[in-house]
Amino acid sequence: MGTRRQLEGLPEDADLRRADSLAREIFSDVANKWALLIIEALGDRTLRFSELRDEVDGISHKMLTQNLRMLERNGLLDRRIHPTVPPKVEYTLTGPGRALRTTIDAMCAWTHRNLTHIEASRNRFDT
Amino acid sequence: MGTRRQLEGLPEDADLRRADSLAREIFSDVANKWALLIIEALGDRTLRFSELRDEVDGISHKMLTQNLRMLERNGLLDRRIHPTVPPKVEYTLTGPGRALRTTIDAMCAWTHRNLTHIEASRNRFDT
DNA sequence: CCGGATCCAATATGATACTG
DNA sequence: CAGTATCATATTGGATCCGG
Repeated sequence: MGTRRQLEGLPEDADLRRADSLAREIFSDVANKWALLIIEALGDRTLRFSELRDEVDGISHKMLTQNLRMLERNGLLDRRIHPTVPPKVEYTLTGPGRALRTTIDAMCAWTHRNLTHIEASRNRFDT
Repeated sequence: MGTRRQLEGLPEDADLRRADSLAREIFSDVANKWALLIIEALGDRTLRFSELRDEVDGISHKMLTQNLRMLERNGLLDRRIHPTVPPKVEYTLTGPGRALRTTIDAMCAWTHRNLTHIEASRNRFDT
């Protein structure tokens, strides 16, 4: 493991640092309320922009487009434009997107399993 | 399932709505970069405030306290104050906190598994 | 219908100074 | 050392208008 590293300088360290900062960047993109809710809402369906806006409760036009662009850029969803009039744009999770969704599912399940514990803790704390 | 509901009015619906809005609230608290990174950094260790600040790369004093308070309020971590001088405060994940951590672990693993796919997708998109 | 651009308000965040 | 308070700044988010 350390051999090549010693011969060639510090390329492995540099690679690791680059990978880490990239991982952190991706994490910062993905680990936000709207992105996670969008992925969860999409599931394994194919939805139009307006359908997504209806599904994700409380999201604004702007946040939806912004996050959809970001998720598309990161390859988590496909954006398919139908050249009709009026235009029709459909979104579908990609393989990696669906994989991430299963972890979000786990998070949602966790939330529901712990609703009462959390509510109780909040009441205790707020006094 | 619908019987009691019809007899008593709509209590189950009301309960469900309340549970949903609570779930959403909790999700909004937890699904943010700093909260997730703090939980992940803590793992099953017990760390002091200053140790956590060192572990969570780039977090500010303020964001750390703010998120620690929030996580404590939601019962995801314990805050133990040692009445010494200088003061010493230690943080540990609770049961629910540790359970949530396993889902965050999955998310981190996903990130690393998909680094190259995502980087490639980004490069494609940015042209 | 989709989504970009703009303007404006609200909020998040960082730096700093101060207290027990 | 841990935490609060304050202020300045940056970022987010919402409303709205316009163009393809």
